[in-house]
Amino acid sequence: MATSKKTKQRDWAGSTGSHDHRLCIVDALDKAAELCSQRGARLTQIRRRVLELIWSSHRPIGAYSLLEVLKEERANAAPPTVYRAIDFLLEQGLVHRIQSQNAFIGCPNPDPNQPHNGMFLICTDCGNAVELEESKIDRLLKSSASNQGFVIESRTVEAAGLCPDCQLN
Amino acid sequence: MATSKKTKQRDWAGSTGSHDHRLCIVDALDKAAELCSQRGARLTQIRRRVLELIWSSHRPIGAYSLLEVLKEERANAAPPTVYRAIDFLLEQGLVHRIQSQNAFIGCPNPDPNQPHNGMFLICTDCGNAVELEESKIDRLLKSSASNQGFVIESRTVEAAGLCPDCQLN
DNA sequence: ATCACAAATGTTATACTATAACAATTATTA
DNA sequence: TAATAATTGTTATAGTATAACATTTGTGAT
Ligand SMILES: [Zn+2]
Ligand SMILES: [Zn+2]
Ligand SMILES: [Zn+2]
Ligand SMILES: [Zn+2]
Repeated sequence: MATSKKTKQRDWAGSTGSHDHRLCIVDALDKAAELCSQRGARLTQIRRRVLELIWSSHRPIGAYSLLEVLKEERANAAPPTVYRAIDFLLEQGLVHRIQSQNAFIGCPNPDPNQPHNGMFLICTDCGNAVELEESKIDRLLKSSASNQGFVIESRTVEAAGLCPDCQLN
Repeated sequence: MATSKKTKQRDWAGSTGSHDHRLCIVDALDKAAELCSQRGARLTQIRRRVLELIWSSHRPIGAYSLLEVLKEERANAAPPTVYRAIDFLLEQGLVHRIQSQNAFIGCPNPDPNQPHNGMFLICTDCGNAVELEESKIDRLLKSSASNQGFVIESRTVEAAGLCPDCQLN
């Protein structure tokens, strides 16, 4: 039979259909405003807008894609415009860099104290990415490094594959 | 007292002093030749030389650094020359890409059957990197992904920090 | 050996990603 | 309001990677 039967273990947060993404955006911008205010960091118009653009989907987005959109609203936008905004957002832990794509994605759970490195599942088909919360993996990595006398300060974990939605096709 | 007392848990394979690196290079080239021969893949002069250059240290090296050296020996070397060689070596699983540095490093243990993704500890001070063998982390990642219905096909794991040598300074 | 074909390399140009450097503007605070 | 710091504007350039097509080299068949 052709009936599509989804057997999801858990909602895939990257799926477009599974939630009202406008809420993701509003929520992210609210959190950002509060965090910045607490820290005395200035979430300027440009920075806020870039964050909003990054949150426009659950797909990592590149600096020059952001620039294209920004240019329509702000004639004098240039690479430094967007890179500075990204740098700020990265420093504040509001977005993460996806190393395997030279792209950026919003952090759904910015740490109020200090920024963290995200761990990501990235769909090679639809491009959506979700951030994992797996302290176990971090602990394992740390202990494995420590066996060699190595002290980890930051890390990149990015897994590529097929999200539940895209496995159906 | 100023005596340097090292308390190493295990030899840090990235350390220059801890071993005769010429053996690493010879060994890597031998393995590569054998693997390619088994597969009917052609380890040409350029490809072999690029592999050798990548193995010239335990530091990830960028394509354009390789090109600089290559140009001294081969006047008409150009970006495609080195990128094609790198592509071949990546396909054969003889080298890995370090995403966080846009650079490449030799695989000390190329899989005879199919290439694997490496997991790396990378020293932010001396630049040396070593590949971890941690199937536990892979299993954890896979199971964590599977909780969300996500199937991993490849992954990037890169940890930055201080190697045992550089912690002494 | 010679031909036909495929693989590898040569060559030029260009796309994409990121930062340097300095000027102008805007916000903060003394 | 003047001094200072932070942000943004502007131009140029560095660094990474690939497209496209020509040429050469290797391989197997005749
Ligand atoms: Zn959403
Ligand atoms: Zn997908
Ligand atoms: Zn070595
Ligand atoms: Zn080191």
